[in-house]
Amino acid sequence: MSMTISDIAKMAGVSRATVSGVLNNNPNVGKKTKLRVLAIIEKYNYKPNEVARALARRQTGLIGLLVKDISNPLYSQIALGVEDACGKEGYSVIMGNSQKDHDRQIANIGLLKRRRVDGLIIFPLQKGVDHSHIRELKKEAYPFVLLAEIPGIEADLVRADDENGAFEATRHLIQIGRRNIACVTGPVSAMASDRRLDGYQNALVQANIKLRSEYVIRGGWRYEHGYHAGKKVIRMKTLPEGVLCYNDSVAIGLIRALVEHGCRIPDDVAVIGFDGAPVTSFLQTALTTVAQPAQEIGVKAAELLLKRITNKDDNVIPEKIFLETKLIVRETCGVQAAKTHESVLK
Amino acid sequence: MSMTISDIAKMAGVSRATVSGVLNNNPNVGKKTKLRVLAIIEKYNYKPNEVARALARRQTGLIGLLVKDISNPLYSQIALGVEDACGKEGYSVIMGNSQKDHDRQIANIGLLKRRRVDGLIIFPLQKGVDHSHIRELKKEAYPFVLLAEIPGIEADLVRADDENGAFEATRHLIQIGRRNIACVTGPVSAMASDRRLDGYQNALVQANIKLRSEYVIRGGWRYEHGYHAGKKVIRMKTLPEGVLCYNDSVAIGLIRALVEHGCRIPDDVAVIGFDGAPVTSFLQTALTTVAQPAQEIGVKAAELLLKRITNKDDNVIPEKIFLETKLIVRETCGVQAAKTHESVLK
DNA sequence: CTGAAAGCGCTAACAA
DNA sequence: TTGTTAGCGCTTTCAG
Repeated sequence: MSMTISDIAKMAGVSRATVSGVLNNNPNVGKKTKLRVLAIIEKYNYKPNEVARALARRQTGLIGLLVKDISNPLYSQIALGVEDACGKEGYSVIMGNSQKDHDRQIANIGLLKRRRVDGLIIFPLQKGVDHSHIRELKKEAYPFVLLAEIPGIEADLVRADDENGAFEATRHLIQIGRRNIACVTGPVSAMASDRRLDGYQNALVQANIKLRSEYVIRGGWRYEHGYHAGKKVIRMKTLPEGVLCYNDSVAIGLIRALVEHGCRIPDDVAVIGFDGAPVTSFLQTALTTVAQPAQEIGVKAAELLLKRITNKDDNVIPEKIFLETKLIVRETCGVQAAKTHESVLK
Repeated sequence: MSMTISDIAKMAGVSRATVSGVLNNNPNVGKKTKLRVLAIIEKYNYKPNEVARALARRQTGLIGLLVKDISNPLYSQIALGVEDACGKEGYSVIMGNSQKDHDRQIANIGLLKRRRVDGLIIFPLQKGVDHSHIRELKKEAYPFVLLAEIPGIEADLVRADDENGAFEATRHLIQIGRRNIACVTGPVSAMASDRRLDGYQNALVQANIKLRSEYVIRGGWRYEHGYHAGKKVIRMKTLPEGVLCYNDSVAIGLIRALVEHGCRIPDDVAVIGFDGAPVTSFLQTALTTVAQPAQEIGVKAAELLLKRITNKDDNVIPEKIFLETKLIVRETCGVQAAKTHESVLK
């Protein structure tokens, strides 16, 4: 197979320890020997075996990223941020899709632990399921960062401030004169879903608008879910004048359903999505959306995790990082096409 | 730290070798001892250290996936397929985003090799750049599968049949009576871009339609690129009656630009995208698209790679797998809304 | 069927 | 400054 440290040591006429010193930039290796060793390494294009290093050092330089579905644009943006921040520090990331399957997430965590990843970034599945595997991580002081709260578990966390995002979005609908405002929630299992619902309700309350339960529609996270929610909206006795959706996909599906029934956006119904997916500004009716800094979430999570890995102080207080969302107002809330168009170009 | 095989051996009153045998389902371990060892393993919840195993076995159970940008829906779908197929066989996947940066892809390959991943799945960057790192992989007989051809390198490959996809799409435009048909190409560096252009041109030639170079617009792969291409289309002396786009994002951006200028889709211009992104069926004017079996590409690539890893015969002839695309005709080609709508629901 | 011994390729005290 | 000596935790002949 390929060269080993012993080969290099032999050729350079030094011990393996010395070569190891050179490899790790150990300051107490003579300048001359270092140069000589380096030359040999270069000449034979020797590359240290990271597996062996990992075993000896008891750290792999690997971090695990567990999300539900990497094909969800939000998660893939987060993954990008994670990978970027990790790559800068020489860490590689192993991904694990749990495909919405709780058992699979548990199995994945087990595998990654056996692989001795130095830490984990986890988007926990559903509320109301058994989270003892996460609790166990905590007990073992295995470094990890969550991307969503788990009730009853105090741990490092990075996420967007959903509630405020939904609040501001709803307030904006009110400001442009809408009063009958509906909300399409996400999956019941998602904590973000509840928080956004809270933000929506708080905004209504603050504006003295009565909450109407028929305006809260259980949705989901995909286009289809939005489409079906749209069908429900159509059938309402009084059509809402504004709808806040769980995410952009839901908003897009919803708009499709409304438009199919001759509903005009935004004249009849104003619509707001969530996430800030790139596509939103290029839709035929550009979508107003609450943008989340997805990539930054990934970066921050990775940085926090690497910090935990590096200073392995036990018993630090968990850090909770909430990143601001940003309301981007576009045509589905009445902005002129020309204006969107400008923003598209810049 | 955690338990080791020695601990288990001690507690079970056997040697480490025996425990190892149990762990690996080695047939010649007595049933009784096996059960006893298993009980101890269970009791102490012992999990073997995969790093140590990897070192001893000279295989990590890791495979590397190198794509340009995991946040591109097409790649994330592929990644999903790869992860799925690998997971089934107990392999984990390390991802590496090259961010369109060639040096970074090279560095990533280097790192993954040092980490001793058992194989690589690579979406090679650009044509016309130096591919000696890939050539080196081949020389070393390091298992890898490509997701796009590299001129001059014979290697295992899995990709969609772009040319035929573009051909059929163009033919469809002709069949619905369009003759002035434009083509928005992808990035010049992408091989798929050329192949799709070929398919487009072949279809025109077959229908005895003169190729007009002004109808070939250099585009890109993102919404913005499509938007700008749309602006160019608008300025043409004779507006094309149909446009084949490099991918769905480009098509969406293009449509936005056309619609901004009062162009009616599909009455004035019919549009076809490529990839089959989920969003396409939910757009206000549902997009006709050439769907690629992205996830299947990932699965097939992983399966092929694992096959190579397993039967390490040297000198096998490279396998080239081309997966069929599927034209999904929708409103941007004149299908009635009601019809799309049905397909949306199913 | 089980155990002893050697080794995977590298790091890390500790001596020299 | 360099080399010696032990491992890291597991697998794998090869005897017994």
